[in-house]
Amino acid sequence: MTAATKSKPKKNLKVHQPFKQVTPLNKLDFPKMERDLLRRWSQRDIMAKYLRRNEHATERFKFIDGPITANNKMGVHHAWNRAYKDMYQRFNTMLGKKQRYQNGYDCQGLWVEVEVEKEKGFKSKRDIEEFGIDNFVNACKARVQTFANIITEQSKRLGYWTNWDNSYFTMSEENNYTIWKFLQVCNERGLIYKGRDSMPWCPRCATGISDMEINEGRKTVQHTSVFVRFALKQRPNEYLLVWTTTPWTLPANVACAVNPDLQYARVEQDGSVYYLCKDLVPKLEKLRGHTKGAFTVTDELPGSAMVGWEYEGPFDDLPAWSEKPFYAAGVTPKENPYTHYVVAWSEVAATEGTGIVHIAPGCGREDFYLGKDEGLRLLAPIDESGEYTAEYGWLAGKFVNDVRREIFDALKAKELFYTTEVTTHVYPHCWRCGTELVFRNVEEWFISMGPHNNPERKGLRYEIMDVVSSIRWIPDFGLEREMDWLRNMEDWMISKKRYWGLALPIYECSACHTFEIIGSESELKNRAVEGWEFFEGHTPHRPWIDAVKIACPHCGAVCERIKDVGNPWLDAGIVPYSTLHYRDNPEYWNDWFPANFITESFPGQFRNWFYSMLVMSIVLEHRAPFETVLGFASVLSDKGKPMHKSDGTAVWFDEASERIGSDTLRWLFMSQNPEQDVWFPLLPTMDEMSDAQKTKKPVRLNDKWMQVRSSLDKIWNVYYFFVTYANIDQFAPGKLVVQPDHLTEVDRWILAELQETIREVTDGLTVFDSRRATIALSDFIEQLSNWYVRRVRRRIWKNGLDYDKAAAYETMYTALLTISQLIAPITPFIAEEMYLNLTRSHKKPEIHESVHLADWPKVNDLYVNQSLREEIRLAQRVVNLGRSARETAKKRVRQPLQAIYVRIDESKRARLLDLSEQILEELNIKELKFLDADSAMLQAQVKPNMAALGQKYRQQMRGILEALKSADGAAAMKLYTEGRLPIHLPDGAALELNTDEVSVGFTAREGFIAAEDNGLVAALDITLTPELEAEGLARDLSHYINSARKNADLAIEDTIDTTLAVDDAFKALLGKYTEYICEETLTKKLKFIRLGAKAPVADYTETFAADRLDGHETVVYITRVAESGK
RNA sequence: GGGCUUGUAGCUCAGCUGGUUAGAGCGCAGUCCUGAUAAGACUGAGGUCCCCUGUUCGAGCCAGGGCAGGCCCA
Repeated sequence: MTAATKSKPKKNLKVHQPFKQVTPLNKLDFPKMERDLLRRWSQRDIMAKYLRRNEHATERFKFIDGPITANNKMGVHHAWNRAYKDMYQRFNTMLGKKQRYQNGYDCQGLWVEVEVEKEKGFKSKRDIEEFGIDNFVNACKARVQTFANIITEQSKRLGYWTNWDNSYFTMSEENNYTIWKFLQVCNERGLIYKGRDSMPWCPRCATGISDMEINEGRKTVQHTSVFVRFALKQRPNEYLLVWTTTPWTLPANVACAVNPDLQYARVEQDGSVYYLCKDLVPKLEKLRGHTKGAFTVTDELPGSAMVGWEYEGPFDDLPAWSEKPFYAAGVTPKENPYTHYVVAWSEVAATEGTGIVHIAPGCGREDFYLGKDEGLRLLAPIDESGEYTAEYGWLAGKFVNDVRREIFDALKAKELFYTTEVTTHVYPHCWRCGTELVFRNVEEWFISMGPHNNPERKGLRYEIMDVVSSIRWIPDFGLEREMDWLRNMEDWMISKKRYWGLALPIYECSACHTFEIIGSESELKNRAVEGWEFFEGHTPHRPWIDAVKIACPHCGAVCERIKDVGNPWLDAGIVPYSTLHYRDNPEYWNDWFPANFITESFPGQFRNWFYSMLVMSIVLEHRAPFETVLGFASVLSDKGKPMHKSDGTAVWFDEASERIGSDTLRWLFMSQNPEQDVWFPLLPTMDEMSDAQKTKKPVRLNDKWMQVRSSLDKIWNVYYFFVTYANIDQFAPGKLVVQPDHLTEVDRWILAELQETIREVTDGLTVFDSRRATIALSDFIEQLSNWYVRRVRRRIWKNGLDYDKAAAYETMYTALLTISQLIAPITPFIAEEMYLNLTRSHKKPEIHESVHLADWPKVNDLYVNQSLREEIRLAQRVVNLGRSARETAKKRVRQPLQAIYVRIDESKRARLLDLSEQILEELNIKELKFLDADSAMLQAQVKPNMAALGQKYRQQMRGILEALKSADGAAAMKLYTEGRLPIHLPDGAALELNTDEVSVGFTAREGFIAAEDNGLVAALDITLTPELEAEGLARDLSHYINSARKNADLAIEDTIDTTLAVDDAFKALLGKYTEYICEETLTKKLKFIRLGAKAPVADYTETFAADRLDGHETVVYITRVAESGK
């Protein structure tokens, strides 16, 4: 190329244009566009209009929002959840259904307390009490309010439309009191009881630790463990040899566990007999200190033989042992609570200690569960500060982590001490203060779920199971998971010894040990005997509620509320009642209950939200609270690992929306298979963002994101294309009244595709399958962009606006406008941007001020045309085959060819002929001809129809396939002409197959320029005449002139004068095509000069080398014509 | 340890009630087309359909047993 002389073409005069010019895709900044639209929506209050749109509708879409925890800002995983919620509500709004549009915030619970403690630098419960429970609870409320506000703003940024002024908060009075009502009903049914639970506990912070917190505080530490001997009853001088790393639990020993399937050894040493696991006997060797003598194994026995043995506990002399025994909830006590037993436990391993495990059900989680199974009593030796309680004699008041030495000394004094050993192990520590955690047994409150595996299906468990199968679970394995949980779940522990939460309305009488449950604020007021004035005017939270006391209905004593707060899933589970005014407006509740639809990420929810809603609703009304539940998987890092805040793999929503855009984020999630985890692609980095800012271009996304966005990009490209040309032609929809017969075949075809798309998207969203909807949209966009736009280009490039061109514009307009409506629920921003611009000059009653106020598109039967759809698909296949054959023949598409020969069933020939113009134009070929089955170019062969043959012949299949392999072309032709195929099986049997069982396929014979696909064959005539060659060169040249136009920065519609410097031979060759070249390049005057002659004055000059035009070097001079000749 | 779930091309995923030589998109290589240009077409390379054993005329799909990832329970 020569140095181009550039002159800036003048901008077009700004006449009124039907559409605002569209930003080209490579300059489109999605996040910025979204921010602009958010501003517009808020200025015009569009969302309020959306919320009111269907307020008088009779049909309803009943959605209940699962409350989002208002304790932190949103991560990208929340966007998945909220995109579903927004999308299905938007879809149903467009369908004209009345909705409640209520979002919810989950407020109460330990997770908030923990964050407030961190904020304030608190180390223990004592710090909270010193700070004041009232101050602390107020701080929790404030935190929740703060983050609710943040989440609201973030959700708006996502494009979530709902009535943000009407959000519910689970800390509301209504929510709390409705739970009171529920608990009261539970109690009336006898489901509430006080039991015990074993939980990890920080003795320093005096607080229970959740499992999640445990994971944050594991450390590898060294401990002095101890081997102890327990004296067996009825076996003088015989001992169980037991090992423990937590000597402080020995005073709570109740039993010892052996593995019934392991072998145990009887060992004599220093005049005593010890029992321990046979495999661990060698350990005694190591443990032999100067106090221990030699030992001999005298006997062996299986663990099962030891089960039931009784022994003396190491600290039976402490008062605790002699007290009235207590048990975990629902336990059938073992016969004698004052005896220590050997019990069987399959978890006992022969790898550690002695294979005999000290069991203290009050001091360990596993011990606790084993104790439950075995009916063992509980000894709970420590209080909440980790000090032994009064019943532990000389230990009372001592701190649990300080008594190791004293325990050893006591054991020595009792001659139970064997030896110590230093062990290294991973042990849980408090993530706050680093103190070693203990397991503590505490009193808790429970809702009984009834027995497991009850043949009569008695109990709440079975009542729930009965309704669960009437719910539609998406994915369907959700049902099985929920059932599995229901079958195996334990009683629901509803209490927690904390501050910020539901005040459990349980009033326990310290005099007569009965309790009752208050069901409402008015009931409490009526029953209050003191403290009401202190409480009045406050929310039903600690500490205010704690002041209120009532009289015991049995003995008249003054009863206080228990100090516990409620499990937070009570708060979320009651929502189908509390938010629907169950207590104060039964009619309203009846109108909106049950929900048609809920959706949440399923990890956890089968035992949390789904579960708590089910329990509460079954107890209150014996009905399922929701009809359909859509569960979806997790968001993982780009490497497929769980995201954690701690290792930086978590992605905040704000980063994603500002770097990628909310629409792209939404499209990613809404096109996902909900069953599968999303691997969240890496976002552009901060550096990339600031680099982009410097160049004033949108940031370049990585391939993964480009792939996600590709459908949106293609929509945008078509939209850009349409607006660009429609503006040039001053086309506004309805400008020319396009009649149905102005529509060409492609127009009717893409409209038929559009109807199919409307149907598929509607069906998909109706059954909560957004993936199906996005696939249908992508497919349509593919067709619109790859075929329709290609096909209408020539019509668009024509000068002037006629009916034919208007028909193309109208068609494209309809497609784009409909797409904007169909994607509106999925990607509300890009949908709005398109809709607003497309409808800007189109003031019709059905046009709204926002796509989100528009109606959902309906299938127009007028344009439904299944056969046309099939025909075009066929034409596309033929074109692909033609291109493929061109590739083989090395004939570029700009070189016209004489003919294409197609092999196709005769029944389809007419249809293909109808489409020949499109096919030939696409392929740049002059004629479409058909090949007969007996053409010399074709090779016929038989093709078995496996399904039909297999059905009928089964075992004979092998032989038939063998026989078919040897069937030649003649046999195939016989089948083709006569419709039957006689064959001989290898075993000699003769069969006759018909055309249902075998068919004839055709391929091109070797040596022909052809391509084949499923029996469809296309062959090319590649003979080039001088005329064809000249035409090819004219096309090449036009293309080069156009690329020169582009390099010269000309506007698409600018006209030019062109001078071509060529050799004489080329000039002669082109003579016939000057008119064609002028048309193609918008050239007003075309002049030829001699190659090498003096260059004329021109705006732009470009030279095309000889090898690009079959040896004819050409210089192109173009000059913009001042008056655009439109 | 138990339940559920996933495992198909370098990457992300389709594969309907089991039916010949397993597909798409992206990426890669080559060619082409192109005044939608971060678009588009064609061709090619790239697969032990996680492994093993069954059932069947026939298994990516069904059954049993493993292995690995995810979620939950214990």
